[in-house]
Amino acid sequence: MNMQSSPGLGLRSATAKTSTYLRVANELAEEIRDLPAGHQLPSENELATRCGVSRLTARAAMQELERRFVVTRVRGRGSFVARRLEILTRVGSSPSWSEAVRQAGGQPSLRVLNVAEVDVSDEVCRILRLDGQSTAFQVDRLCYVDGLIAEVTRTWFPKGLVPRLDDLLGRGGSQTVLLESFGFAPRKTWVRTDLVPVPGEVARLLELEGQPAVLHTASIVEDAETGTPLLTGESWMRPDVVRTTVEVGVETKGEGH
Amino acid sequence: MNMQSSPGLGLRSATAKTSTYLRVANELAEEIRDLPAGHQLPSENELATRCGVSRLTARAAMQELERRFVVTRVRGRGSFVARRLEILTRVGSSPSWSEAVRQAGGQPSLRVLNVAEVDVSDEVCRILRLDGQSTAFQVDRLCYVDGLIAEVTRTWFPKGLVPRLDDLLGRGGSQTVLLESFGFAPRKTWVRTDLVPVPGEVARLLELEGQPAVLHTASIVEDAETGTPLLTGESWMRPDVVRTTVEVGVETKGEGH
DNA sequence: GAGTGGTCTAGACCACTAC
DNA sequence: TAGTGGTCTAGACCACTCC
Repeated sequence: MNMQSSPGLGLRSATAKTSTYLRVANELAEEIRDLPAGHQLPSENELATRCGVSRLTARAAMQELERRFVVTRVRGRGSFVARRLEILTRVGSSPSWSEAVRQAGGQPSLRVLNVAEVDVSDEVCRILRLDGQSTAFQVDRLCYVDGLIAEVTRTWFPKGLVPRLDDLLGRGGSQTVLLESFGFAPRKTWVRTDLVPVPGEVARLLELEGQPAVLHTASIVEDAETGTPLLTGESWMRPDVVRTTVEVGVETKGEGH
Repeated sequence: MNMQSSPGLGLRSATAKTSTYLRVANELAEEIRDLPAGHQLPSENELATRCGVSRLTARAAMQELERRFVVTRVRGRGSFVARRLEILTRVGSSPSWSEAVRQAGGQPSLRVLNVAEVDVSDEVCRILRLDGQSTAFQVDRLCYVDGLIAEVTRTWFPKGLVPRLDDLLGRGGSQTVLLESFGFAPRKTWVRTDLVPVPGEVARLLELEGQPAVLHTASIVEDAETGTPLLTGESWMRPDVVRTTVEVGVETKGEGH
């Protein structure tokens, strides 16, 4: 045990309650409080030497700060001050992820993993009002914020919405903008959010070790004018990259009656 | 390195990709898949011996399962199959936490930490329509599921709602039931949810080490008939104890137009 | 090749629970 | 008192990034 966490005899019950790694974590958190996002932090070895603890303890402190979304770590590169983009989700708002990221001050980018016509579940059939048909266009995408993987989405579109839809979807770009260019006014009409351990295949896409908890969201988007269902789908979001706030109810907070 | 993670030469690139602790975690997860909640699991030492790994590796595996909400661990007692109660939050629904827990099959209990008349922020004044007054009753509570700490809440009530309100609130029991007994029909009209690192003081109440991410919720409750604001407040919930699903929009999922 | 974080080992002491 | 999980050490090898 190092000196800093070993107070004089007789004081133990009063002071030495918190563990070393939490003390180191709190010290470091205080130190980096005003540093800009992306600023490089001391390495595990540096921190260990500086605080007179083992590397594992320094590491535990860094991991604690990672859990607090204060620090981001990259193997081979180092540890950095984290940035967590704040995104607000509301029913009735535009479903554009790109726009939400841009509004929050981030640089969005998208990568289409896959476009295919697939058989869909009865539930998706009902939501998209596919009466008769049993297939739809399925699009899997990776969403980035400032080059960091933020979200994986799987979306289903009705086939007859516009001509050559699958081709257009495969080109990437905002799905919302695409729909708007055909005269639709896409709006979220239903949202469901959940904190769940990320499924294995999604974990790989999000480049997560193990299966930590991520924010899972299912949603339905319809045309504001006609109520035509435009798409439905679900997504898994890295909570360390994006802070998603879900807001429900009148905007005026209790004054709308 | 133990035998199980050291495949024959030449096979390394094909197989030995995942780390030992994840392999142990996945094995154990498979093993306990059908065990009932509360069932005791092998200790770290047992698991280490059985899998031929060090205790730290066995421990890392257990912690991974804890992150997946599959395992609960108690110092001095052991590791157990976790139970994560599913609770649905919707605008317009009854705000009773006790009722939600009971519906999900859990045993709710409450502990009032504190009742006091306090100065409140301008925002709370506006929400509760306190025009003129600047104080309200503040109630801090701990909410339990089957004896496990699940949630910390801080709630503000307007003073004039019913006579001797502070006294009644201090006795514990469901706040919703109390309001209903006075003829009110409390309904959530506004909810905002967020995943944030738990503040230090709340962490102590929730008996969490460090400051891991918890579900933070702010809400407003009004009378269904008159729109009278009945309470507002915020809460912090342990995601390992409760799986909170927030649902927004028409129940029929796109058929309500 | 030097430095980073990720994993793993063997061994130790501690606080806590249960008997 | 025995067993549990929580913390800590010293040392090691690895995969990865950057130069």
